[in-house]
Amino acid sequence: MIKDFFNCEHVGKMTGDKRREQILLTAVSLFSQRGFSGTTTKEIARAAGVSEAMVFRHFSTKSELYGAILDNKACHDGVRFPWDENPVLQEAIKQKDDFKVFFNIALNALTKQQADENFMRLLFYSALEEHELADRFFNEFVARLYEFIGNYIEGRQKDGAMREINPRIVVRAFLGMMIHHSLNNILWDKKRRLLDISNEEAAKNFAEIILHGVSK
Amino acid sequence: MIKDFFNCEHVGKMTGDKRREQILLTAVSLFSQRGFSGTTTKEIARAAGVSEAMVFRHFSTKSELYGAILDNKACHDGVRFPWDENPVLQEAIKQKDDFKVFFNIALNALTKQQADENFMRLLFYSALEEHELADRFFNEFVARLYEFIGNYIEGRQKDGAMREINPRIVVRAFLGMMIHHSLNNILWDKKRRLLDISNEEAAKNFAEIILHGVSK
DNA sequence: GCATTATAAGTAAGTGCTTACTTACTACTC
DNA sequence: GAGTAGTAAGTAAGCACTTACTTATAATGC
Repeated sequence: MIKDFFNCEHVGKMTGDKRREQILLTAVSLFSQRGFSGTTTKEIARAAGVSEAMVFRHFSTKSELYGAILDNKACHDGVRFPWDENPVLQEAIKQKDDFKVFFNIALNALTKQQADENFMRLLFYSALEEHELADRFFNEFVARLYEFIGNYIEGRQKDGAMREINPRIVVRAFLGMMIHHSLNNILWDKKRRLLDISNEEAAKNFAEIILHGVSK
Repeated sequence: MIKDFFNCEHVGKMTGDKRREQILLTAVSLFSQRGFSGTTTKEIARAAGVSEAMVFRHFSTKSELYGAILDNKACHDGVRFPWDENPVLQEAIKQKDDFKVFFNIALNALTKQQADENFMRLLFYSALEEHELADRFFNEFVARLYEFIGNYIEGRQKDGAMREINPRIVVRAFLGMMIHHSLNNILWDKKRRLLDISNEEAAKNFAEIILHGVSK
């Protein structure tokens, strides 16, 4: 599984950087499944196919390994905002096509959350465990998201297109729908017993509800 | 005796049942803060003011202690639904006063979630750790909540008061707002930097958004 | 081209401490 | 004096982390 991912029959030696990243990705997977204190360094080493000493060669403590996850994430995938490299959204904003804006943000978020289930779980674990990782993600990502969507709503209120209501409450309601939906799918209702809909359908309905919800 | 003089429950002996419950409540607090594997039996014993051996006299394993929490919760507080012993809500339903219905449910949920932060955290931990506790709560509480609110919406759609939309999507959106709001307050934004509103204000706004959102 | 050597990749077998859980015993109360 | 509340002092296994050592590799000097 990990071997497949790296497309590398690694029986021999690896370069340091490659091995470091492999250990990191193995750790993401295990930490996201069992949390920080539920995962042992022995397990990580075993899953990565190396000795425990190798883990400590690359990361001086278990905590450092945990912390390195977000750095790697930020550096590798980049902390991508919905508006980054997204001409459709940028165009929709210019045209003030509210449905397109909210639909695009919702679909974007739901798709990402579904694709990166492990990272989602990690984020929740780190929030519960009160690890620095959670704070950083909140400040670097969530806070900016609130500002961005909040600003858009404020603009549309000035245009007279939306009713007077604290924009941040609207953002909270909107993000709440999406995050709760993903959380349900990841944590509680994996079999989709309560609600089984595609991301497109969810995004469309959530966007419609929030837009009707704030219309005059 | 010393006990009487100091009027102190921690010194001297307790009846078995009292001690058992005290250990259980101590455990709830610690498990909710650090998770199952992040909490040691030694810590629990210390916090409860007894020796570790006493913990194992009352609960044969650490796992059993964890499992006993929900049983105690269900038995003690009961699993209370928003509509239980809530004449205001029942009256609102009869009168088909949509705002009153949704506002009442929202305020009820937000207040409870705020009051029982520990239990909320425990629930999230158990979901991540895939403990039976999470499943039971989902099946016994969440599923019924979906059915109840979903049925009300379906009825109002038949009345022609709400537009055609899958009622469960509406429930998900509505619960999403509330749970995400509580989660934010408990986990990420304890200082209320992003949004600082009372439960009443949140409930009012969420109810309004969802009602406008599904209106014709 | 080939032996030499510096260095990074790798490990087996620890270290001391902590863990969940036990045993063998004492003290209090009815 | 019987039974329960309580503990001090364990035990074996597991934990994060280290040490002391062995390879593989690739650049260097001849």
